Amino acid sequence: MNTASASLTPETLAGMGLFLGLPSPALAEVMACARVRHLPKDTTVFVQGEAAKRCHALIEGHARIAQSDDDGAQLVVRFIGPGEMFGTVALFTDGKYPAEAVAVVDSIEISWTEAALYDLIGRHPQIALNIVKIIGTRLREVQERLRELATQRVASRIARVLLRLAAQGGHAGSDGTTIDVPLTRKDVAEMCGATLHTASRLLTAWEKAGLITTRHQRVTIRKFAGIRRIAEDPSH
Amino acid sequence: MNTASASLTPETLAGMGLFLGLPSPALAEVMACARVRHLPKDTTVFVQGEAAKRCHALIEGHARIAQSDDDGAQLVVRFIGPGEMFGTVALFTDGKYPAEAVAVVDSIEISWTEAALYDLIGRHPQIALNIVKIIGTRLREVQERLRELATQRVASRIARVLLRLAAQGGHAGSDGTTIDVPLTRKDVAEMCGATLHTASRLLTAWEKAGLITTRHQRVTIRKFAGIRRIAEDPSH
DNA sequence: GGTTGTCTTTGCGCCAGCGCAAATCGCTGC
DNA sequence: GCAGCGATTTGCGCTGGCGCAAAGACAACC
Repeated sequence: MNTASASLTPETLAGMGLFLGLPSPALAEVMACARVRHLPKDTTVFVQGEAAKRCHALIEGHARIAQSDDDGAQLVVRFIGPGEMFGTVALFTDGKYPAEAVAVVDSIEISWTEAALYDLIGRHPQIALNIVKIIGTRLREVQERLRELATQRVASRIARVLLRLAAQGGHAGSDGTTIDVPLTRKDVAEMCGATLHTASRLLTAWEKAGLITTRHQRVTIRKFAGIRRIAEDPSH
Repeated sequence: MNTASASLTPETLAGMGLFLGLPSPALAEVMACARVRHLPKDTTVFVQGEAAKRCHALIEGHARIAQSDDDGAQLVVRFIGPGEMFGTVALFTDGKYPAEAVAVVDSIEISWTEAALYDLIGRHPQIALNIVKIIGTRLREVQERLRELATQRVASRIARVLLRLAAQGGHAGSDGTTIDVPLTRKDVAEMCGATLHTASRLLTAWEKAGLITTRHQRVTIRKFAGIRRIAEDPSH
């Protein structure tokens, strides 16, 4: 298919939430009808409102899922990391992507047509249960964020964004945990419903306080306890 | 079982999203392993954090699904109406209800044990697809609300709450559309992340302007166009 | 008919965070 | 090395909506 797919084996799929619990022959089947693509940085995978034709997942890299207003205001719904599916809910609802997906670093995507997915589910119903689990988990996360947004202050919300991203995709180093995804101040602001300016002010203050360091859109959490305290302190 | 169940037939289930597309014999099977209960007003069906043992749905009435903070701040996640399932996501994720469910009027609930649900899905995989569709739709709705909360003002958000509730469960009358669910000002506030006071002020103002009428927690929308304009006007 | 509890209205002061604006930093390409 | 561009920082004033407080309305119960 292309150079990337040469190194891919059905076992690559075994770790994906979408195909958990499937036996090897089934994974081979899944792989057989997949399309693998390289996504250079800043590639738009799909745009909001577009008709959904495929179920997507990332093999490598990161993608930003964001929803836009009529007025252009954006909200970052989530960042997708390796092994995570995206753009799938649309296939089961009204057929239109409710948000846009953009690769924020060079990435590798694997995808299936709607027909192939339904066919696979028909032969391996476990996939449907896996989808329920994945979507269910996301529903809970989004509801949690909704509550945070309604009841917490900006500082707490930003702190939680950092903790969430570190848990989802962060690697520990000697000086703390670095978040894998490159994060602009704008990204941070749009993840928690604040302005770029407020996010910048707070992150700068935290950097001066030694809680975090940021270099070239890479954020490292140096004092988890401090960030966690801000996340939980209702006065901030 | 009880007096309520006497009037229930498998066909009652045919209209529920959960069992869409199932043939009659399958519906009979579903009914055979269901438990039907009457829920007097203010009955708590489950509390947040409790271990989930059942998949629930409403035959009649309305239930409020709300999530609480550690600090007691609440957010109304949604109102469940007849035919809608609730408390099901927990079965597929970590097994704990992420929110509480309380009947806001006298209601009738039907429910299945986790084991029974899995058994039914095994024999009728369509149920799993139905669940994906239902949860997927809710995920989209919640994401939409998340964006509103992040980008829109209180007036717009309250207007949207009214429009959403009217669409979900409202009956048209000679003087406008009345929302079925009894709504306190507190409910309205907690649905859109505002304070009781702000919600009260705005609703009172709209009532004076003739856009709505409220009596005994029943809200009637008299001028849809006016409410819709507020919902969409970024300056409000 | 009075009492109690729940829901609602309304006034007033305050402040977190937005909006605007301008300067600076650090890449990237020429 | 310089020009250009995106990202970031930071100052300043304003305001939407919260927080507090108190009073009024209404239903239910005794």
